[in-house]
Amino acid sequence: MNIGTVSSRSGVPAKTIRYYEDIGLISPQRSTNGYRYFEEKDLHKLAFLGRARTLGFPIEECRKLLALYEDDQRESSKVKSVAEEHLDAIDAKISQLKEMRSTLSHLIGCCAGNELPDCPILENLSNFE
Amino acid sequence: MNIGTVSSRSGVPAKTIRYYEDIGLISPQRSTNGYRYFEEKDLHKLAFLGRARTLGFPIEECRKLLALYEDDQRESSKVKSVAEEHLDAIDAKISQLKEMRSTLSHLIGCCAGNELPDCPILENLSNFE
DNA sequence: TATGCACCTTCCACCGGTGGGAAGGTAAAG
DNA sequence: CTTTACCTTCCCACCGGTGGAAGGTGCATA
Repeated sequence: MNIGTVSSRSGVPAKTIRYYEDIGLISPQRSTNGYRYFEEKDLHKLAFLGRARTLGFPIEECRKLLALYEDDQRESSKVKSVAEEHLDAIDAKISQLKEMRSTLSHLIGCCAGNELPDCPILENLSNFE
Repeated sequence: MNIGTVSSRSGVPAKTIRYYEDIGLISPQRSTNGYRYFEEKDLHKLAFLGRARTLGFPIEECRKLLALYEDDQRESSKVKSVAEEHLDAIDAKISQLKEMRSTLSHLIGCCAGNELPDCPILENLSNFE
């Protein structure tokens, strides 16, 4: 099948598929006219990648996961440790965002939000040292 | 003062300060030798920007906030609405991350993490349609 | 057969927000 | 006078794509 078909079937945009080929995540064959030709296996790999990206795995971790996926001899501990590292990264991001959220919502609660210039939000931001 | 001084006093890296000048967030003067020359006011603006970035405001919102900060006639409602929009964006990111976190930690819990190839994490990722 | 349209190709540029480093000018200290 | 610590501009790289231009291909329709 051509890139358009595999794109709509996998949910991965055609541009992204070409990019994944560029960085060596997939290597589809070529038809005589130069068009990329995808087999069922490529489709599954792309769907796998799409799903892994949805879970927030960065590209390089997707590459590792894909290699493990393709390897019948893998040890599930390898997969698990990749996933656990990513979970830690997610947790770090969440707590950073929560910290921002907490400060910001406090400031918002302090701000009258009227036609006057006084504003605790700006005061906080300009609070120097 | 020169860029090094204003950098260490504001906590904003010199590289970032030059970038902020490029995109028009600040416009320091120049000494006769071509060095950027920063006044106290620039220092405060940079500290303001650094603090706003810490709270996760994207550059364009920082620009708006800086304009409001500089405007004596501002209405605090304007500031508040910028902050509220950003809070919504933060909340959206948090809930997206929490969703990832939830799926991922469930899968991790299901994975034996041993020397065998069977892995619910990979199974889930390869689950096509 | 000609035309149009949808699809495909490559290439280049851009996003945010820096970071790294090269190549060169300048100021101050030893 | 030399060293070193700054400063300057410039360009490349990162992540994970996205947008668009310019041009080739395949198929249906008039």
